[in-house]
Amino acid sequence: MGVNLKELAAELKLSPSTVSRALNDSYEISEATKQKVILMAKKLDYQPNPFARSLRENKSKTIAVVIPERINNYFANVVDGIEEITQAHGYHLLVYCTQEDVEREKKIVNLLMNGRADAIVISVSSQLTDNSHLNLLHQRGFPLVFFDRICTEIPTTKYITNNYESAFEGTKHLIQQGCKKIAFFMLSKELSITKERYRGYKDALDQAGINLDPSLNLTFSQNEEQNIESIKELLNSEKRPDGILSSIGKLALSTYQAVKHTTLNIPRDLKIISFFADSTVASLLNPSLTTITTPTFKIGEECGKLLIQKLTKPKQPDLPNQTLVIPSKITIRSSTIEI
Amino acid sequence: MGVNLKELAAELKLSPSTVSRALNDSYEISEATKQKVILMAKKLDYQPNPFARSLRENKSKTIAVVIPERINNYFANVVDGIEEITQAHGYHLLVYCTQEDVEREKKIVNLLMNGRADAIVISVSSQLTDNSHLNLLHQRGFPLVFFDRICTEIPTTKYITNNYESAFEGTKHLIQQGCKKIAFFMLSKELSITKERYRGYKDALDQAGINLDPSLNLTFSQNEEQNIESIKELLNSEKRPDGILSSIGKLALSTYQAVKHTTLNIPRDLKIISFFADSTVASLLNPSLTTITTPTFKIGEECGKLLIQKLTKPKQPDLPNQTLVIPSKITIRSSTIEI
DNA sequence: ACTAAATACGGAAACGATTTCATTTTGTAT
DNA sequence: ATACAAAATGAAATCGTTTCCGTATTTAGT
Repeated sequence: MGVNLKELAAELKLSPSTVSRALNDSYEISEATKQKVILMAKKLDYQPNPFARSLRENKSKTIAVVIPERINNYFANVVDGIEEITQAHGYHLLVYCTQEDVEREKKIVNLLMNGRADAIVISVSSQLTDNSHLNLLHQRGFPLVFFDRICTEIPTTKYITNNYESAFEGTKHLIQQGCKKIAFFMLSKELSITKERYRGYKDALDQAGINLDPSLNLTFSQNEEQNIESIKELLNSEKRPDGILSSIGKLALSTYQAVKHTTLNIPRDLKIISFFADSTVASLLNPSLTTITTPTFKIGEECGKLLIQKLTKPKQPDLPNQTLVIPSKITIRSSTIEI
Repeated sequence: MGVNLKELAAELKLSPSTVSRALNDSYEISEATKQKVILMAKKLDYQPNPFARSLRENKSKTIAVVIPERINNYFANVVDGIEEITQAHGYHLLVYCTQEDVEREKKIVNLLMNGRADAIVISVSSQLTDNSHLNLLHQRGFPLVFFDRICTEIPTTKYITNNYESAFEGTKHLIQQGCKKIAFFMLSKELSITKERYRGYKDALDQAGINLDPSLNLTFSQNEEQNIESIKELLNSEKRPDGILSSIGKLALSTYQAVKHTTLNIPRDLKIISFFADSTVASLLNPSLTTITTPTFKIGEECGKLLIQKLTKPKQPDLPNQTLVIPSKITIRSSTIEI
C-alpha cells in the first residue's frame, strides 16, 4: 500500500524527523524543503499511520458515543449533530448502542477505559441503577459528557431539555382540554428524564387541584407487544384515563396501536401528548399527534463543540459540572384538540 | 490511570515478554506464572494499549460503517445487525454518515485509507456517479462490503434484497387493484436499487400491457418541502396517477403529506405501495401503508459474519465477488385496498 | 573580525505492545 | 554423573510516528 515516513524521507534524502516536522508545518523547517516534502508526500500518497501517532501522542482523535437505541430518531439526530461538529475537526466517531441493556453498557464503558477514545458522550440505558462504571471512568479523569438521560451524581457537563417545564406545560394543556384523569407513561422510574417529567406532570395536577392516581402511572418494558397489551388493558378498565402524557415517543405509537383495538376515539375519549422526535410521523398519524419535540441536532452540536474545546485547547480544565438546558417545543395537533 | 505492561512486569519481577505471553495464553509459559500474571493484571487493572497493539499487529479491531443517513430505520437497523455480530468478536464500529453527499463520502473513504479500520461496509450516497474512491480502496486490497446501494462494477461481496422481484410484485399488486396510471418515485437514477426497482416496475407494466408514461417517473431531492410540492403538483395535474410505487420510504411519507392538501382519497383515488422500513409507523398511517420491507437486521448480521470470517481467519482469500440476495416481504395494508 | 543568536536539519529516544532469538533452568535417558 | 532435549524465561528488535537534544551553518551585532 502506501509508504511510511521513513521511506518518504529516504526518497527525499532527508531524515524522518525533518519530514515529520515539514508535514506538521514546524517553524524549524525552511519553506523550500516544506514544499518539496509536501509535494513528494502527495506524489507517493503518504498517509500517516494513525496508531503510531496515537501511541506517541497519547490521543486517538476519536470520540465514543453511547446510545440506548439506534432505531430512534431522537438519538440518531443527536449523533448526527455530534458528527457535524467533530468531523470538521478531524475526529472520528465510535458509536455503540446498548439496546437499553445495562450489562452491555457496562461492558462497552469498560472497554473504553483503555483509551481507545479521547472522550465519551453518553445517554444511559433505561435499566441503569448502578452507575459505578461511569463513576470510575470519570474519577480517572476521562472526559465524559451526558445528554438527555444523565447521571446527576457525576460532576460533569450534561445537556438536557427542559423536561420539568415541558411536562408541566404538556399536562396543563391536557387539563385545559378538559382531561380529569391523566395517565403518565414511562420507561423506567430510574431515568433522569422520567423523574423530571414526572415532577412536571405531578405539579401540573397539583396546581389544578387534581388528585394523582398512582394506578395511572405506568412503567413499560422493551417489549412492544407486551406494552400494547398493557395499554389495551388499561383502556378497557374502569379507571380508564381520559388523557395521557407519554414521556417516551414509542409509547405513544403503542398507544395508537392499542386504541385501534378499542372503540375509543382520540381525541374525543382520550387525549394524548407525547415527547416525540419525528414531527413528520407525528403529523401523519391519525389523528395527528400533539408532541413535545427537543432540538436534538442542536444538543448533539453542543456536545460536539464542548468536547472539541476540551480536547483541542491545551491545558483545558475539567468539563464543568453543570447542566445545560436546551428547551423543547410543544406542537399542538389533533390528538389533544376536539374539533 | 492504568499501568502498562512494563510496570506490570516490574511488579511481578518478570520480563515484559513473559507477561505478554502469559496474558496471551502462550504455550511457552508455565501454568503457575500464568495464574500469577493474570491475578496481578486484574489487581492492577491492566488494560493493554490498543494503539501499541494495533501498530505492532497492523490491525485495528475496528470496522468502518458508512451510511447515507442515520435518521432512517433502514440503515439504523443494518448497523444494529452489524454491531450485534462484530461486538461479540471484540470489534469496534466507526460509523460515518454521508448525509447523501458524495463529497463527504469521498472524504470519509479517503480518510479510511490509512488503516484506521480493518474493513469497510458501505451503502453509497444517492448522488454517486463516480466511484473512483471506492475503486482505489478495493484495488489496494482493502476489505470492502456493500449493502443495499451497491457499486456493481467493484468485484466484492454485496448484500441486497430482491429489488427487481419486489418492485415487480408490488407493481403487479397495484395493477391487480385496478391501477392504470402508475407512477414511480425515486431518489436518484444512478442508484443500484433504483435501477433494479425500476426494471421490476417496468416489466410489470409491460406484462400487463400498460404503456409506461415517462412523465410519471419522478426523481426527488433531499429537500422534503420541495418534494411535497412536486407531488402536490403532480396530483393536481391532468395526468395524475392512480397508483404509486415509491422506491424510497420517505417519499411515501411526503406523498401522504401532499395528499392532505388535496381532495384525493387513498386508496380510492390513489393507491400507494412503498419500500419502507418501519412497519409500526406503516400500520399507524392513515390509511395504513402497504409496504415492501427488507430484513435489514439480517443484512447487517450477514455483513458482520462475513467480515469476521475474513478478518479473523488467517490467510482468508479475498471477499468473493458475489451478490447475495435476502428477500423482502410485501405487507398489504389499506393504502392499496379499497374497502 | 569575533562572538552570540538564530536557522535548519539529523540522530536517537520514546510511546507500549508483540515476537524473534538467545539463554537459563529443569527433566530424562544413558 | 553426564549429555541432551524440553521447558520457561529474558533481551532486544520491531511497528511508525513525534520530539528531545545535539550540531552545523548562516545571520546579526558590536
